[in-house]
Amino acid sequence: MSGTAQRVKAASPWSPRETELLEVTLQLLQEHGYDRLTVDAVAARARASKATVYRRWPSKAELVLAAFTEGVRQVAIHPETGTLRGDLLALGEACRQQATQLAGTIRAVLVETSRHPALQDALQSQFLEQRKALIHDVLRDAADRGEIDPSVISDELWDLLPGYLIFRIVMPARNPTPETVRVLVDEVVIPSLTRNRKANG
Amino acid sequence: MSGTAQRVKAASPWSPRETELLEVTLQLLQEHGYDRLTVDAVAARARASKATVYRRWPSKAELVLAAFTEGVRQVAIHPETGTLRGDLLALGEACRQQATQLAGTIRAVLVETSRHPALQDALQSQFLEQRKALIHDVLRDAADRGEIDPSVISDELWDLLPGYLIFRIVMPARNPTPETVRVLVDEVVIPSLTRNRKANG
Amino acid sequence: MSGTAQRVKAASPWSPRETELLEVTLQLLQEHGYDRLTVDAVAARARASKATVYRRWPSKAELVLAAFTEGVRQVAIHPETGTLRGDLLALGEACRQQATQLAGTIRAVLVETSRHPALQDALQSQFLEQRKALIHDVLRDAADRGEIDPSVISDELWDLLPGYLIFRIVMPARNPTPETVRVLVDEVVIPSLTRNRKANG
Amino acid sequence: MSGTAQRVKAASPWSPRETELLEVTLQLLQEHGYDRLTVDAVAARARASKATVYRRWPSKAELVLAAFTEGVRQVAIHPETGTLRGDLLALGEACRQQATQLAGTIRAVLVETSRHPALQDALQSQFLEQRKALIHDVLRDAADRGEIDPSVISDELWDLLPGYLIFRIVMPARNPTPETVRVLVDEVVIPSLTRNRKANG
DNA sequence: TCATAAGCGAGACGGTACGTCGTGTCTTACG
DNA sequence: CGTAAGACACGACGTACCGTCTCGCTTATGA
Repeated sequence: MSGTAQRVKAASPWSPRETELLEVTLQLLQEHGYDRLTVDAVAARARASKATVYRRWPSKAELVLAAFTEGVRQVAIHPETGTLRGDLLALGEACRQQATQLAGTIRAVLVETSRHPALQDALQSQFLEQRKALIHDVLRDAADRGEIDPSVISDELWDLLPGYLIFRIVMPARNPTPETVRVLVDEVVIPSLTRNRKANG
Repeated sequence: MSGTAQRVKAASPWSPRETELLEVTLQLLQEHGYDRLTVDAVAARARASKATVYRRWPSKAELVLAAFTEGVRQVAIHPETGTLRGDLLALGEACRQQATQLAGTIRAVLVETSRHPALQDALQSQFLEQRKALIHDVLRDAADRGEIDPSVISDELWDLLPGYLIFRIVMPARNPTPETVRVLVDEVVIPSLTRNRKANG
Repeated sequence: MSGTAQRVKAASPWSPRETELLEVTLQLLQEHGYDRLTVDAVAARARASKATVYRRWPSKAELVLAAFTEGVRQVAIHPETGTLRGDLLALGEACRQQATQLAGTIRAVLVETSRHPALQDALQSQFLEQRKALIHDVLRDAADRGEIDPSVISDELWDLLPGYLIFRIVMPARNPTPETVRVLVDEVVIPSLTRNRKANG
Repeated sequence: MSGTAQRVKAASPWSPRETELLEVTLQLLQEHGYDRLTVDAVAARARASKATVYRRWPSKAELVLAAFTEGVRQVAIHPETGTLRGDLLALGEACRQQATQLAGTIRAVLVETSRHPALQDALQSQFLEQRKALIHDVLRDAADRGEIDPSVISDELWDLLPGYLIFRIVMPARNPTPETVRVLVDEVVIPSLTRNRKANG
């Protein structure tokens, strides 16, 4: 069955050494933010050489993106609570927590992607696609249970829930709370997904 | 009357020379993005000296924020189409167009605000509050017309429309189209705002 | 009169700040040798920035050459002892001492000149020409005194005395002594300069 | 008989593979000079691995010195023209040609020897001693023929001829010509070697 | 009419990070 | 076992940018 609780997580494309470098990068990123992070510091803390870093990732930007992607890769799990509302709340809350923690990194990655188109593809394929698959899984399960009409599952707005939350996190002084997630699910996402049923009902 | 089409635009706090510097900054920002923008380049293109720039704005970050604020100052207009849907579409499309043009700048400002809390306040008061007031105007008009229940106007999700659009613009390779705005209004925002009426109706 | 004891020293082409940088460079050069010398160290000891150094001299090589040239500039003095032999001994001994001290620097400069033709010109005009003028002065005085025939003053071998001494210094384990200078003057240079007179005498 | 034209060349201490590496080194040395020469490039052009190079010569410096020594090993021949002047001209011209070709290498070796005393001994024994023996041979033959007084053969200035020529080659923009060699022999070396005879004659 | 000051252009400066490159050591896999 | 291939730590190179500073020149008034 498609909805079985399963890790969507792909095998890590990185060697142990590379994973170590990315972990150090993520650490320093959280500690100091993007531009206080120096490649020298990454190399030093990992007891590596700058050349070793630059051999893998041709710029600080790509290093940070890789670290970010690796950092979020392992949490793309299908919640499987049994109801659409439960799944959406779980998903939203997970997204909120994760993104809150990575706020600085997300901002940094966004800036960098605007410069290097290569990073856009990386972000697209390594991050967004994972999320999209996950949400589609949740919606398909809900359709299987008859909670929603399958026709409301579109490619246009699938990322409304995580997208708006990320906006809120990235926008200073608008940090979302668990209550924000609840309101968003109950008053926006579900009304939108069930708009046809209610008209019919 | 509160709904009259009026420019919310405040008088520019900048002298002509300062405005010129900000325009140059905005230009270069669009051309090269935040980190490729150098204060030297701004000074050079404006035939000014770096000291002249730094006398006004104590850091590159504040310069960019000022340029951004100046760049968006003039477009906060109440659409006044006569229907909620029309107003929302107009607002959304305006936001979409403006933000698309300023994508790089927005990314830059987001990063900078995360570092300098002072910039958060500036962004908050000079940008967000304007938008919030505008949307509340639109919603109040709709309530006055009886299109929606005033109780759905909350402080939690007022920025859903611009927020998600900005997310889409800032996230590479997910640029929204006019159709995106339409779907967002028709299938998300309006269903959310009218969720009670339908249940009642 | 042409033979008056006078400083051949030209005015330094360097500003005080530049002179300071060159002095630091020369110090570190003597302390650590050419390739243990780092531009960072020069900048640090001079409390300057690397950019400040590189603004003047586009590479480490040119910096070192400039320091070397400056280091030897101030010692090009006409000895004026009254006899050809005395002048030559004084000149030779001065050259020997100075070059011994700068041995490492000389070797370094020689290597670098082979790479950058621009350095060749610099070495030529700023160093060799000074020496040539000095030796010609000494020989002309000797001719004036009737010690030698003016016709032996040629452009081909004017640098025999300093040249061979520099060879000896630069060639490891062949460091010249004061006795070397004496023998060189008495048994080579003077016999060569007076070869015609003796044939006549 | 001591004066027979004979190759002083010792059997090469290197295996064919090693000789090949040294030849590549010498090539690259002539092409790019000492610092532009990289051990990686030597290994690459010889289709060898860096480890293979470093197993033989523990540093770039020793590699270059070995290549240099190998490069000059084969030319230490006693000219045997029958006259002192002829021998000196032949010797000087051979030295001039060889050293001109190896100019960059000579500069490189000089720098390196100043750092590693071990290289000094190598240069001393493998290069200078050969030359010294050769010149002493020439002078002894001349003494045997009665051209010079044996007492002028000293250990102090035996290398005047090659030494000054090397100085001229190494000093940029002072490249010696065949005429330089002639003048040096006729106006300096021979007058010096025959200074006593003329005084007596 | 001239002088004294404030603003400006030009750009040097200290500091710091970037990304590159070369050396000499080391490991892995092949023959 | 020696070798080719090449990753690795270390560390210097030369570049770029930020934010501060000093220099003259201009302009705009006050004696």
